[in-house]
Amino acid sequence: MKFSESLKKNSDFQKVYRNGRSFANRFLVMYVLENEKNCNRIGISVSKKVGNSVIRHHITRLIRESYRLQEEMFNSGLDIVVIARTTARNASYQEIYSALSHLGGLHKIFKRTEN
RNA sequence: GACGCAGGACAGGUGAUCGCGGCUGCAAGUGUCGAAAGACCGCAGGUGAGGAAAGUCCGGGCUUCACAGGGCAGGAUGCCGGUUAACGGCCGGUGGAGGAAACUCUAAGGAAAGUGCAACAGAAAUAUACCGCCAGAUCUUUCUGGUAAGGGUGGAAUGGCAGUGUAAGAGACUACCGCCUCGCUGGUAACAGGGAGGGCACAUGUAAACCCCAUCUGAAGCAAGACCGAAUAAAAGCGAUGACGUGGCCCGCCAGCUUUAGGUAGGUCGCUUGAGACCAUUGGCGACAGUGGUUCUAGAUAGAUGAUCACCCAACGACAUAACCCGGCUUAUCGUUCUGCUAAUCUG
RNA sequence: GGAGAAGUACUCAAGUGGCCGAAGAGGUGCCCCUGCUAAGGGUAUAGGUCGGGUUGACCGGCGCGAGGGUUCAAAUCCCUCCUUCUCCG
Repeated sequence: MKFSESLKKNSDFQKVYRNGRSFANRFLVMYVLENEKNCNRIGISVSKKVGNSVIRHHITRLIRESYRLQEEMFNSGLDIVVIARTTARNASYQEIYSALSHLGGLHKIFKRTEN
């Protein structure tokens, strides 16, 4: 991805959970925290309760693809953690895509489209 | 033909756009990091999950640790023979159970080496007479003795059944069956067939109770392990270096420099050419083994296969994502398709 | 990825082949105590589900995570699955 790298360390995740703001909808939960960097860092977390390995990987790919296509709309300098809820098991790509953009709107982290 | 039985193959395909992990090559900079080597960014090509990758139930390779040799304990396996690197797997056979058959299932050694346990019921559970039957005695309704044919209890009660016999009975005796012992024949063997004898003793069941017998077995696991190695803390050394104790020196101490061990963060290796795959052929009923040829086919490290559109098809596909690697087993699974076999029932 | 442990009524749980018809505690219902509650005391209860039944009792079958097996008999012994939890950098 052009402007982003992935969030890897467990301590980074804990920092975002403790200090970040969160919004949720039917399929996803999103935590956001500002970092003092030029790029965004995104972490995707899918619990074992959601399903087996195939389902979890598939959900991860859907979220990453949705983020990739909307990447240029996001502000930079953010640590984002996206958590899939149990209801996301049977969700299609379109549902995930709209859920992600809905949460981005709630966080008000989209760039002004007028510019 | 339906139904049934056994064995095997496939696991959506094609095209377009965007995107991801290794690998190979190119490009060469006005880009970023770096002293440099180089790394990142860029372009192109090629490549990229399964039949179970799953469960982790067995076995092996590999690695580290332990170890003079041997045994005990513990664990595993358990009809016989073969196969294999090895196995609890597989193949072929034997016995037993099921089915009309094709065929399927089978932890299937020893209970006459010893110990334990067998609730309740029942007179009695491994040793015994409750009722009954019979004989004798007798105070005439009790006692003594014999008896496992009958009743009742129980999962299990003196081998079964028919006869002889007897007071009543009893392998007490006889035939058949079962059991045990010893030869014979066939078979590598499990075992099968048939013969002679015993005369039922040990008396039932349980070894997925302890145990006996035979065979095997050191422990842990790639988060194993090997190498490199910041930072911090530690030790040793250095003296025309600096500050302080001090006005000066020895010395001390702090800083500085060098070295050492340690092995954390992190990195590299282990890591994919292997008991490999495919084809042909030879031996074998088969599992499998031999020979020859061809071929190289993921290697990530928060962890790569997805999204959209169009077409095909009855079907948006079912179950499911390698993590050191192999051989099995078990479990999950929408369907499509091929080969062989059976003949109870139904249809033609 | 690897190594282990556990599963019993609503909850916590005892039960290591047969008196299990599954102990005990909490919980629940009723009564006493109190002006009313809490606490305390007493007492009762289905202890799940299916079938039968005189619809109060009561009787029978299946039930200890699920399914098989061994045994006369299984919560207990053996095998295969499922779920939950713990440890290893």
